[in-house]
Amino acid sequence: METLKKYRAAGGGNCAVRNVLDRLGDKWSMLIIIILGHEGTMRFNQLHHGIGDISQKMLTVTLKILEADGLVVRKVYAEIPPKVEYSLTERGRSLLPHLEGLAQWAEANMQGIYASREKYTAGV
Amino acid sequence: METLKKYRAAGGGNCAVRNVLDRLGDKWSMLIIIILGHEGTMRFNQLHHGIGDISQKMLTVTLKILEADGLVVRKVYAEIPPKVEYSLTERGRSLLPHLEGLAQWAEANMQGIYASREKYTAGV
DNA sequence: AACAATAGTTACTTCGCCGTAACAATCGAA
DNA sequence: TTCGATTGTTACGGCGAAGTAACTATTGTT
Repeated sequence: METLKKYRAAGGGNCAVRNVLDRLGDKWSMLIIIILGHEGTMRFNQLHHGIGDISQKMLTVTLKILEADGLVVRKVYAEIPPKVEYSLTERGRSLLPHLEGLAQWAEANMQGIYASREKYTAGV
Repeated sequence: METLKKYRAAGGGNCAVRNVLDRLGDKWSMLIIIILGHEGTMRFNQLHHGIGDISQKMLTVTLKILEADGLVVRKVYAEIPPKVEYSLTERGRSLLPHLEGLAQWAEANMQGIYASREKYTAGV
């Protein structure tokens, strides 16, 4: 009961770990962190057009959250037209290997998972 | 542009990796996998009462999804009252270290993240 | 004078995750 | 015969995440 105890001691639903992980569970955070981790520094429209299927609104919202959590730095250049560059902070870079580990696991296992899903729905 | 190319080549929003990871991003999957990973085998009510703040419905739904993805095995005993045991599959166990890595990262960084959030909201 | 480029913001709407509460099935026990 | 134990299922509804489209701001360009 070690894990359960820890979880309940941490306040169950108010568990701080979950509070942190919940943010990463949204639709775009992980992808943006991984991309920024690989590309280094990117401008807003570079991310926007690069990802392609993210809306302008969700990109700003997600970047704002990542910035608030100290995972991404936003560097504004006082130019017209505007120029803003995004990159990972040290904290963001420390998260990167974990997300890549997850992504690699998903890539390695998605075949089997798809097979399981089909088998499961077929059996029901 | 390596990551972006891969992402777009994989179909952007239909990216298989994301399809797999989206499931883990829900409210309960990660927690259940981690708990099952530590406890080994648990019955339905053991999980239910243990977690405490999960509804009966969400526990069944989440377990069903994890079972469909081949991450959890469900073992039914032909008894009255019913007895069902849940445990991780080999695939589920292979995911465990990645989730624990994430959880440990979150635990190690939540202080700093909270500080960043406060600083950020104060600055706006 | 209108337009292009960049980086957003805002209002409106839709979608689906999740919670709540009641119900289902089955047998033994009081 | 009603209750309790265990593992669910179902109907209903709220709320927040996310999409769409229009609008803003600023300056140089045509």
